[in-house]
Amino acid sequence: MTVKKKNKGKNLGEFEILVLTALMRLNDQAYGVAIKNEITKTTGRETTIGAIYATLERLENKGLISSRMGAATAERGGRAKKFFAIQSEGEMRLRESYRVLNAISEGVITWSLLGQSE
Amino acid sequence: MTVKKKNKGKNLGEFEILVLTALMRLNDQAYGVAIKNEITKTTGRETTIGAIYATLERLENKGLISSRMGAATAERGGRAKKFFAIQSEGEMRLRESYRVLNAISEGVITWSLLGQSE
DNA sequence: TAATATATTCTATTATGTAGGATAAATAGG
DNA sequence: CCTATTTATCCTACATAATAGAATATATTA
Repeated sequence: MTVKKKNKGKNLGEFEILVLTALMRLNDQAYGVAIKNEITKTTGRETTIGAIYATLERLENKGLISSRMGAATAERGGRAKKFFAIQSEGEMRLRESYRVLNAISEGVITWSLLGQSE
Repeated sequence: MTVKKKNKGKNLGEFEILVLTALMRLNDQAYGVAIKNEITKTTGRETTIGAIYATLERLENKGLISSRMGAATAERGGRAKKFFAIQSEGEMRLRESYRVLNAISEGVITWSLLGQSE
């Protein structure tokens, strides 16, 4: 008998949410380094590139994002970029995560005031 | 030489956010079973009681919440409750997590519409 | 004192998160 | 052409968080 895992692979981790959302922000320009920069720029949170790639690989294995290799741009050398795009399943799961967070925080956390002292 | 861990213990996990926020909602009535029920009631998300307690213990070890034993109430038997309360450090960290999520999602996720089709 | 209700603890295991070095691929300059 | 430089991904190892479900504890009631 296989053990039933109630939430097996159902919920996104906090960092997965961050990466997935950054992917949406970047549209067709989402590749490893850009994702890292976007997260730092918009949230102030420091990450490491290794963490980003590990998460991207896991999300791809779960079928929540897809990837394609980009041609090497002629700027100043450097390896070709690997672009990632969110899949519909990934977007659904992401929205579900935000829905849950919104529901639990309703009445106790005022989102629009978080930057300030509240 | 000790390796520098950039985000060591700095970020809350997704479930930690959920539990911590439920704690705030419940005020002085926050104990294991009530927390589980509150999460299910407000978000629809199923959890297991083991997951709740494991998370509570971790949060307490990190000093983000405190606990006190309640007297056994005279309802219909049963073990005494262990009540949990969020500490100021915990509340700061929780708000920081929400701030980061709010920042990254700004412009791509419309929070107030999440329950609907968007 | 056995059955029942309520609640927490324990034991395992899998999934996520993190760091930092290794490696790869391209260009530019001598 | 061959070496330094730039840009980027991949690899390895380990730490922390999440999850399940059975076991255990404690109180009441009949």
